Amino acid sequence: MDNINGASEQNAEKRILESARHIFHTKGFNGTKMQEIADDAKINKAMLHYYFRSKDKLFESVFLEAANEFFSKVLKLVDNDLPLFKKIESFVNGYIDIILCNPFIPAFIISEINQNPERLKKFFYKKHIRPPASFFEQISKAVKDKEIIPIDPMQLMLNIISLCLFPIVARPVVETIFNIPENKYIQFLELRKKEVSKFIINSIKVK
Amino acid sequence: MDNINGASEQNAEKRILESARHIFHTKGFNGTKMQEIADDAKINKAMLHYYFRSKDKLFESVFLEAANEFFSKVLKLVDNDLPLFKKIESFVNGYIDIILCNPFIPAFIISEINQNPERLKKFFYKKHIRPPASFFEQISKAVKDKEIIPIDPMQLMLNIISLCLFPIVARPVVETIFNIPENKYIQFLELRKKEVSKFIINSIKVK
DNA sequence: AATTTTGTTAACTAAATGGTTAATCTATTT
DNA sequence: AAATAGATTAACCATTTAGTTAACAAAATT
Repeated sequence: MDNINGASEQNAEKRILESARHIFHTKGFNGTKMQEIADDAKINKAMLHYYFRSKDKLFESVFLEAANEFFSKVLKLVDNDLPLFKKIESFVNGYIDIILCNPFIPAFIISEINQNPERLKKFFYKKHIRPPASFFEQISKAVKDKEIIPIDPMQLMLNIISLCLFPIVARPVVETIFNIPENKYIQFLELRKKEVSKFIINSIKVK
Repeated sequence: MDNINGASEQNAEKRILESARHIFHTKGFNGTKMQEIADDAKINKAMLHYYFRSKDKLFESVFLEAANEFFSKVLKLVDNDLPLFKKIESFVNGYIDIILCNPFIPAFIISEINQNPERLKKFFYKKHIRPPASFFEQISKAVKDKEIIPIDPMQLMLNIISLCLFPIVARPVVETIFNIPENKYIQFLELRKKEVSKFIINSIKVK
């Protein structure tokens, strides 16, 4: 992985993408300067334009890659034959893990999307990303079988995602308000995995 | 065309603040240009500096005002003597209403905070904003009285906020993924108020 | 080995942008 | 009415920034 020169032995295009990803994700489109990417990738600024033509195009590449990777990983989480409660547990665990591996992606997607909603619509249209039908059916079936109380699968899905994602997207706010030191936050989220599964299952289970 | 507030007869300072608020909230710090604020407020760009000295200072004013207003409104929501379940219901309703009145504020706070966490910490420190102790005590008491199952008040609070806030912060994503047309979204959130209260109370109530 | 294609650089350009200045206009004070 | 202080403007300045150019180097192709 990390050789003596860090990333500098890889080819220029990959180095650019890596640097661009890191900087765009943390600083957003407008906060990112082409020169900064070039410096980070240890190449001349002209190379950015040689490989990606413009800042917009480079951003598009980074954004699409991030969104693509993120959504495909998430969709895989519900693509299994576990019973509903087990599936919810494994989804919550897997989802929080994914975000912890890419902690900037959700906030990045949300900020950029609020400033340019069309980009997302284009992306979803291209990739035909839709809510996972099989999971929705599984929920509907559980309702019919009176395993869980009546609930709209969309609302349930949204509840699950909200509970997992928000504490990471709003991390600095939560850290400050609840006075959690930065180095304890991962630990806190690990604890939260169990809490969230419990909270959800408790709410929908028929007793 | 008049500025966004159609308030071109107000004094310059107020017009500037209004325009600045609107533009900063939608485009973020780096996406906002001083000239754009000046145009929107229908004054010369030099006036911005006459009244607020610098872009940073102007942003600080706007940001502090937004954060201040938002958090003080939210804290008022739990400052009453309702019994726990009623309080949760009224909090969820009130919280979603507040956000609907200022739909850009949460995403604005989150984006800017992720790019400059120190600003928030300074703000909370100055204003001594802390989690509402009385509400926390009420939750602890309900646990002790076996009115609700054992739960950490912080986790419960975070659950409530996540469920309310996320669908608004991530609105464009949710709209697109669940295919909700823009003009139906408010309606969807109104419906969600009841769903969220039910979901929370269902989860913690001892039956 | 000669030529062409691809990769890389330094120096440059044009536009944008935050901020300043000095002059002017307006309302208030004397 | 004259003087003063506050509000407003156009023109300007310095810096930053995305993007270009033309020359050069390294591979690849002939």
